Amino acid sequence: MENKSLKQIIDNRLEKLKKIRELGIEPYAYDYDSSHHTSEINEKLIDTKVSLAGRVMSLRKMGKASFANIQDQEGRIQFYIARDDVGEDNYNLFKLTDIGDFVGIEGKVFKTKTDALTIKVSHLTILSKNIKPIPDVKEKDGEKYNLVSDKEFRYRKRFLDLIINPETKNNYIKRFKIINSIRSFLNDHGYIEVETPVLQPIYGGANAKPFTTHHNALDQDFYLRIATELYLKQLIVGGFEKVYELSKDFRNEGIDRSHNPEFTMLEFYQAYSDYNFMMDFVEQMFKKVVKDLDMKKISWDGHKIDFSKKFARKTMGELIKDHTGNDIDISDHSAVYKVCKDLKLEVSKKDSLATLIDEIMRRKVEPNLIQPTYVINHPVEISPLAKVNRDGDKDFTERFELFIAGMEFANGFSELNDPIDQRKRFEDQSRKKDGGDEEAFPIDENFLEAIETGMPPTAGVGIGIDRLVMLLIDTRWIRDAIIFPTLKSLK
RNA sequence: GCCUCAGUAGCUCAAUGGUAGAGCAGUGGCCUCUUAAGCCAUUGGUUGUAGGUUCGAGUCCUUCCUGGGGUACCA
Repeated sequence: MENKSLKQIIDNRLEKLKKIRELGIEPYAYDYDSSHHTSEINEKLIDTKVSLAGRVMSLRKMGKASFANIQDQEGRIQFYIARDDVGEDNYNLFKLTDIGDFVGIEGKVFKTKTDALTIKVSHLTILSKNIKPIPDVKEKDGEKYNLVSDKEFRYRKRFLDLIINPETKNNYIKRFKIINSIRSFLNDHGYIEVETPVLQPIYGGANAKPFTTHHNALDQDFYLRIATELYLKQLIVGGFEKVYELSKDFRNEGIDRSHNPEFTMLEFYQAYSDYNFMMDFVEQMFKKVVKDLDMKKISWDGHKIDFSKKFARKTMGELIKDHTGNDIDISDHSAVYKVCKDLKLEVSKKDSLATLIDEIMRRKVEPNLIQPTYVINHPVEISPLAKVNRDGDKDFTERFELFIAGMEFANGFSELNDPIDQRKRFEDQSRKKDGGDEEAFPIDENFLEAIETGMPPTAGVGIGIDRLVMLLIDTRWIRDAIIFPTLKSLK
């Protein structure tokens, strides 16, 4: 509830609202035809009559004439309004204008004595009266004063954040362009966009804890999807050869700088392809996005990222050697265990080989993968939906993860299409789940039946869209990439 | 989850354990080239919540709430 100070302001504005109506004017208009946006006003338009619509952001009233600033989607511009220009009635209406009101102005472009491009108003229209005041941010020489410093405020009241910090919009405009670029890339390569269920009777396709919900009429629990993989592959079984989905996925896990419970994932699958093809394809996609956004240089959190070279491809063994100096056979449990101990990692001799390798990768390798690098051939134990290597060690798979600036951006593999092997992998997951692994997924008979029906050789990839946006808007906070991040409700 | 810091007027910030204050916004007045407009006057507070210590708490202690920053798990 608002207290007295705020109530006073609101009461005041309600009073003004009443006065405007008494003047026979509707303070909440139905439309307004504007000829320009603020960004289009330039010196060439001096003496031209223009009309603009936007929000009043500052007021400098001087009796019978005033200056004010109006803000629209594109920016801000000053306008000048004088009683002698607009007439007594219209000026009286202006006097009832507050910071935060939407107005339409028409008038000629001119320059003030101080060379400021300004609209000399000949008529002002009230479009929407502000009732609840916006924080008044002052600005001088590009520096802002009284800026709302509270991040919580900015996330909870994103509409105010966008008003006060209009540059915030740029992040989401960029997000839109990134998604557009990806979509057109896939469409141009003959991909079909599909939509699979958010509500799933059984979850899978990733290792994560799901959200649970209930359908009343069916009297059945459903899970919010943690991935789209198992459905998309059923479409490949059904005869689609190239499919993708841009999906909101949900994972019931912690919230931090780089995790939001609902996030946007791109998954795509292409029949008759393997992971080698997909690595090239993803590389092309990333380079196209960067090009479409016209980003010559990319820096993230102080790191300069070079997108001009071919992305490196390295096995875990090679990377462990490069980053820890230990040249070992990563199929050898005791050798890997010794490296963990030498690196002072918290591991137990009982840990599986895959866990030990993962630990080294996570602690010592991945954070240092700054330039685009494909980590390839993951242990089969942590890759339950990937095919094993066609040559070499069958404990490792044809899988890749793309790392940039220490973050994972893509995860793909030659999809497992051997139904016998796939069933065995599901059974392993199921055992892990029974053993208390909350992130292991249950057996999905429907999916297995599809694989038994026959899935062509296929390669698939998942890309975390929010992460990609973070990279390209240069932020360490996923909340800057997600316009309405998940927050705890206030009690 | 754990550790840690923070929360005072609509906004930005003050206030040795001793009367809660300023600027902006708001309101009233003056003002036809201002731009963090200016000048004069003025309204506005259950100091996040609930307890405790004390003659006295915004300040010290405890609880809870919300958030920030770390850290663990996960994309």
